[in-house]
Amino acid sequence: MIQIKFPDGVIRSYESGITPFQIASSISEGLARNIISAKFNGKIIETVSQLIDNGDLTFYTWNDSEGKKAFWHSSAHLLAQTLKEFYNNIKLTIGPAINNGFYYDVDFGEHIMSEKDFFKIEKRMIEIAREKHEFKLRSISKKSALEYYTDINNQYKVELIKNLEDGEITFCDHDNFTDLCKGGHIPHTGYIKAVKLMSVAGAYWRADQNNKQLTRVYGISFPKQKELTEYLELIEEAKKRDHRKLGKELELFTFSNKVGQGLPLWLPKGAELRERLENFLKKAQKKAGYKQVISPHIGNKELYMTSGHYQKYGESSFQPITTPADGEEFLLKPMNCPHHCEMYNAKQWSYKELPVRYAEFGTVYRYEQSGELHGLTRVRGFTQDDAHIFCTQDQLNSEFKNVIDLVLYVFKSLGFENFTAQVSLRDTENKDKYIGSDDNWKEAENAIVNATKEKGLNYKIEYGEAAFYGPKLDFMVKDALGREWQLGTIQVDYNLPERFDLTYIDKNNESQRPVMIHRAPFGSLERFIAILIEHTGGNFPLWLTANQVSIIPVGEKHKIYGEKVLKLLENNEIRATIDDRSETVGKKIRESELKKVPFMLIVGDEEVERETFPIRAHGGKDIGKMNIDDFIQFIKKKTSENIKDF
RNA sequence: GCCGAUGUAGCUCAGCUGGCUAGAGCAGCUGAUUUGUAAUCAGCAGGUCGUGGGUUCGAGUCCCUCCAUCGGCUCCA
Repeated sequence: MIQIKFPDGVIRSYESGITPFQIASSISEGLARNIISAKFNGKIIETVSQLIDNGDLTFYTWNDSEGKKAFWHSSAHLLAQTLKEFYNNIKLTIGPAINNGFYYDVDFGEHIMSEKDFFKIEKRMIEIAREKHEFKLRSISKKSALEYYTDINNQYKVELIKNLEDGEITFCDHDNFTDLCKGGHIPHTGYIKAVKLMSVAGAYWRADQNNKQLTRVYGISFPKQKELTEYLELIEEAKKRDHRKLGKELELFTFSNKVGQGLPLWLPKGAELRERLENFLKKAQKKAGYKQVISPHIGNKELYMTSGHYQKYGESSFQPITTPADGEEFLLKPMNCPHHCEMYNAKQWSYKELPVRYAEFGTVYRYEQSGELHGLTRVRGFTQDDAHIFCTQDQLNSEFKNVIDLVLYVFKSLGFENFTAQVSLRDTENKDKYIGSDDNWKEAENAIVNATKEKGLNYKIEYGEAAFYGPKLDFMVKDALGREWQLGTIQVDYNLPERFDLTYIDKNNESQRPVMIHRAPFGSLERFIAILIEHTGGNFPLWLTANQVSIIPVGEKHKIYGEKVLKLLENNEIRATIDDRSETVGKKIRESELKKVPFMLIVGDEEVERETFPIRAHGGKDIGKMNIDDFIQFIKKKTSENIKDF
């Protein structure tokens, strides 16, 4: 007999060799029907794995993320089987579950996989699924596993197996299909009731650009057709919040092929919104002791040789601008730090003056690969809300924590509650990708981890995500479709101070090296606004929105009175417009709704006479009647409500 | 940069297997209407069908080049 402990603390005894599925059946039929995966002593196992030791057992259903993972991973097996059936000579590589579904990376050889093939594959997958083939895991020796894949000429699986320990290798069989797999499947294919292949993409073997590019087929599957339909509807809804679509509709920004790809053009409404965001941050930064500085858009190549940026990015950047005489070379500014270092170097500093905090909304230009450009989130010309803090080693921890506070203030003010704090450290296996000594790196990484811990942030560590000159604390936020983007960033840097020979005089009259913090709470205005658009669906907070109030005169004769109201609002710094076109009230309301104007103020006979107005909020909510003074106070209150001082 | 898809009017789209002067709705302009909480009516105008080349008697439609966009990969100072 073995003792099995369940998550609720209950311990029961079972015959050795019993499977999770049998245990579930013994508890209730419903549970048995629903469990699709299980965890035993911290390890994901099959629902049909035999348990021979005592231990903790957790069941997973479709409602658990682990359950979905098993479901989607199993679906990847089904996809691979089906692909193999249609295209016999393909070579399978890996097929994991992802956040939303699964993919399989395949070397298709001569065949060009395209979305046109999806329908028949989906159809066949469902056919096979209905046959309820069990997923059966079996151990295999390394030697046999290698032989199996050498025989079918699959060098990818051979490479994978070579890196595995003998004795820990398993194959998974279902129907007539076998795959190298470490396990984690649903009981049988019959659970998969709906499948949708989403896209094909190129993906490099082992994520290395120097390797062969495989074809990645993305798909998603569900235990009910209805859930697939709902999922697809959800995606359609999310697409309505796409910042590229809303940016056009709300006339915030545009792009032009003539200007160049990845070079956003900010239209008046977007530019004004951006200015409000800048002022918001400037105000907070002023309180936090930052000084605004301004630097030019180009810099001598020497500057970036000194910083090391040229050596790292020179070849893959916009190429130098040369002068007519003298053969001087200038680069479009790709970052602001070297300029700020030179500003720091413009005078001698005493330890009493530190920390020095130089802030600049600095526009920079980076030659991003064409395939990487994406709306406003990845562009070639953008403005960082950049600042560099030069401080003593002793001040580093508190300065870093102050910056975390500032970032959290910005995020909170704009409603970004769901972010991930990511500590981006160096890839210790490829140290040559970075500049600076090991000691400096250790110190910088410790500083970040400590400050982050002390602030109580829930963080995850990513190796290999550091900047080449130092580690970072990145604030990641998801867009409408769930893709993660780095917004705020804080970086500790011991390297640029050395390269630029930055110094201050300490209290013993000795020259010391300051530490540098790079930081940008928004990251870039472009990306931040893009994500803000997707989060709000274009319904910006009142203090940010382009047009706060739309005055709608019912008829011609109410126009003059409407204009009077407009003036009053404008005098109170409320952004309002009057729609005095000879259109119906219904049409004007509709258009105000589409432009996402927060409040509409209707002016007709009754209003002119009584001087009170019915207020319609965006979405049709009736706020009630107010006179103009009350309305002004109402707007002011609403405006200040969602933006507190730092 | 790489893989796949897409590109017709300002916007959203139709245009079947190549065949008369390329269509619609919205937006725009002109006129009428002066309107009470999500689209008033009529008329007009608007497109070298992303670009360049090719096949053909004939190309929006087929083929190639390039450009851009979308979904990914890689990259992201």
